[in-house]
Amino acid sequence: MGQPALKSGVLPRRQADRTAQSDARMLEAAVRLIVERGIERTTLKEVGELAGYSRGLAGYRFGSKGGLYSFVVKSIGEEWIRELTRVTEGKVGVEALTAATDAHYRFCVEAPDHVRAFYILWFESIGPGSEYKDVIAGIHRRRQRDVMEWIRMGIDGGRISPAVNAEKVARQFCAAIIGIVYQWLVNPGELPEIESMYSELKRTMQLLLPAP
Amino acid sequence: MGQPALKSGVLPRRQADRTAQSDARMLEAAVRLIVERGIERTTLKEVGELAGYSRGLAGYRFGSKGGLYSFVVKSIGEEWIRELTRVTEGKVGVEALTAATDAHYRFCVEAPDHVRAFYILWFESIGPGSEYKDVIAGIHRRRQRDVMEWIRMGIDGGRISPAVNAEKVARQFCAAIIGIVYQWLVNPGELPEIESMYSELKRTMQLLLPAP
DNA sequence: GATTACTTGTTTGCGACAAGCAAGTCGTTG
DNA sequence: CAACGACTTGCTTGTCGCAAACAAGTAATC
Repeated sequence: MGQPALKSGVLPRRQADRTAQSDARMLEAAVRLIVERGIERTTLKEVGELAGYSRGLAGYRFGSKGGLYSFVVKSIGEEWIRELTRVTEGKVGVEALTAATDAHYRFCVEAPDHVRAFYILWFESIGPGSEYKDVIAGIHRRRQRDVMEWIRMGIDGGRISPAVNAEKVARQFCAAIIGIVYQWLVNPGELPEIESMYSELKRTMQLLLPAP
Repeated sequence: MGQPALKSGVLPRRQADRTAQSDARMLEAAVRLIVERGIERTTLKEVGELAGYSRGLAGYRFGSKGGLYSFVVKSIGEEWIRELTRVTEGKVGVEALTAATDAHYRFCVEAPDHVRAFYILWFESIGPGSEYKDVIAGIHRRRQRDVMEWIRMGIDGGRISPAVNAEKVARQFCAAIIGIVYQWLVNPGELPEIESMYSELKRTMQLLLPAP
């Protein structure tokens, strides 16, 4: 089984499997090291070796430290996007915002290491000269656009007053999420307080997005 | 003039002046390099030389890169605290929050480089293993405490309904500020949008802190 | 003469990259 | 269809440049 069959259309598998596996193992290694040691103190050498390979593989595969971090951000970002689209499917307006907010909180609880690493990289990407700045900026823009669309569709569906400024509220919502995530990163132990912040955010959104 | 007078009580001046001056020049150099190149790419060597000294002075004075950044955060943090106490003196409740919000926006406009460097360091301090994490955490706690006090004093003074949860609203306010600052750092050009976010925040606070 | 501000020399460790090796892949031919 | 050989790919090892950290030195200040 698994012999070198196929000549085209389907890609060869065995080598591809190997890289997929080493990618996955290095992702886990990187997440763990980022959460434990931080971005600065994490070395490409350690990532390779913790994943069970040589000291050089991480550098070879991703080209640079920034390349590795890009990969981490993309991977976990996609993970989140899948979850988000699943949860908000078919929903609009306040309902969609509420579902997204709840999913975000759940994501923090269920995969804390992945989410922590993701946002540690996120916040670190702010300064100039960060290789994965664009990746983060793209995710951020996409998030803001999605929220705006939900609000607009809520307005069009007659469930939200046309008087609200969708763009402004979307910006405010995204900023609030960032703020909450910051609090969570700084005080990982205070989960109940974080949950209450998510609740407050939902309440505030209901205030800001009244029925017509 | 400026001879070695005084024997006690007043500190010696000439040497102290020298360090004060080199501190100040290195602070400016560090701010500039952080804003231009980012934290990672800023080197102690460049800081010393840009300040007009040798390649080694920054390392010698602050002990380590983290030590330099601690100094930067403390210096600009104190700058802000002075401004904040000046602006909110004698005010309580929504009035104090409004004044603080306005001052924060003004600070971003008037000393953008200092504030940018400050918050770039702030966000970078989140991950583990950051030497100035405690400094930032302290500022953050103090900020939250101040806000809570303003709200409590507003309640005691009969200008805010006793039904509001001062702690929760304070947390929410600080999170919102963080979120707004994030947006500003990422999109420096969109100042009008940032200003509108500050306005929205003030409006939201008025909604959340109603009169009794 | 002692302390202090600052400079210079040296070590160590990481990121980056080039060169190498072995396993895997694929076209071709008998 | 099996077996050979050319090529590709995944991974490892060797090396260089550079920055942080620190020790030892010099000259100004006290």
